[in-house]
Amino acid sequence: MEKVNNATEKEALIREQVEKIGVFLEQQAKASAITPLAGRLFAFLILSDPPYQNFYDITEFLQASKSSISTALKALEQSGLVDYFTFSGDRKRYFRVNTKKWLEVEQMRLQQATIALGLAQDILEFRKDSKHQDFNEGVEKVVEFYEYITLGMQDLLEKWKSEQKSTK
Amino acid sequence: MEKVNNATEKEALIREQVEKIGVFLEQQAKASAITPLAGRLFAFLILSDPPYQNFYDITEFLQASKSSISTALKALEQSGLVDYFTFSGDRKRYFRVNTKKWLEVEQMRLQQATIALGLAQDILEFRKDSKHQDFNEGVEKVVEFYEYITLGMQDLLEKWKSEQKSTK
DNA sequence: CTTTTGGTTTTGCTATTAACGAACCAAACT
DNA sequence: AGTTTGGTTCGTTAATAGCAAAACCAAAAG
Repeated sequence: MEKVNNATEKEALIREQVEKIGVFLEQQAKASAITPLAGRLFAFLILSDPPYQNFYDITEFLQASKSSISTALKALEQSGLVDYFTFSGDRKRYFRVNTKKWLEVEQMRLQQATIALGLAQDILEFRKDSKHQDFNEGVEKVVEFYEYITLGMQDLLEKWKSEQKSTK
Repeated sequence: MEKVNNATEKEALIREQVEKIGVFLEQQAKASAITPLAGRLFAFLILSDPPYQNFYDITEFLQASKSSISTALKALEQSGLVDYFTFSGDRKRYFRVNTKKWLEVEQMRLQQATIALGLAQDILEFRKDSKHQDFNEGVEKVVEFYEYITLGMQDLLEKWKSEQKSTK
């Protein structure tokens, strides 16, 4: 009776963790949620000369509908990767890649490892009473690796930032 | 006439680059191609005690069909994250997370930045004759960032590896 | 005030994907 | 040989994603 309660309790705990880790892996896969068209749009803007293009030029180059371009632009604008400006006396918007935000977005992505570290630590904690310590050692190596990487990465990012400030 | 040829030639070049970068961003989004079920399967195996489970137990816990589990297992096996073994005198396979491969896969993922660096360098090279040097400077910052990070990362990885050897 | 321009929003279609059920198969047991 | 066990493979189906057509809208131009 006691045993059964413990077992179902344990299972509920596992289900909770499974959900959490499962969602993380699922998200990780989709990550930036960039569609094929948005990808090509970004590529077009980053390569084009001048590095800003209006709505019509974009539809022409990518041979896509207005609605699709509008949607793709909206997505890229929301992520900050793309913004626009206008010339006075010209109603058209000119869209361009915001290279500063691009940099920020990339920096953010590198922080992803921190989340993975947290999960790995949770896993190890979860397994601590298991008698399969050989397996746990494997998990521990992963935790150590993430620790090493996140710390090193944090360090790299800070150094780079301060380097930028001093040479500005 | 000359001008027209140059223009169309340039456009073809852009199309080529757009395709390349577009595909990269698209891939990056999908990355590991892990399905929701595969994610939960991995999570279950990494949390379960003992850290190996047979086919039936997996279907029971995840409440999924045999075919779905079989497919998810195949995907995880192909990536190397999961493998199996048998006990002699027991026909069932016991599936488990291969923590060593997990580590390797994570290390590989960190190398992704190298590809991005290559692309960013190509972009800068592609833009070198543009008169919009202010924009190009923004791209250059991104290139420098990737350079800094890939080098630092390479360094981190090597240090970690040699550290592992010495403490083994 | 009506028309045009430069987009956006809504709605619907199509292709892809995730998961399933059923049939199937090889190995082991009877 | 026939049956059971432990899966795999092959269509199908349901959900989702990506794109487009059409209707819409605000601001500027006529």
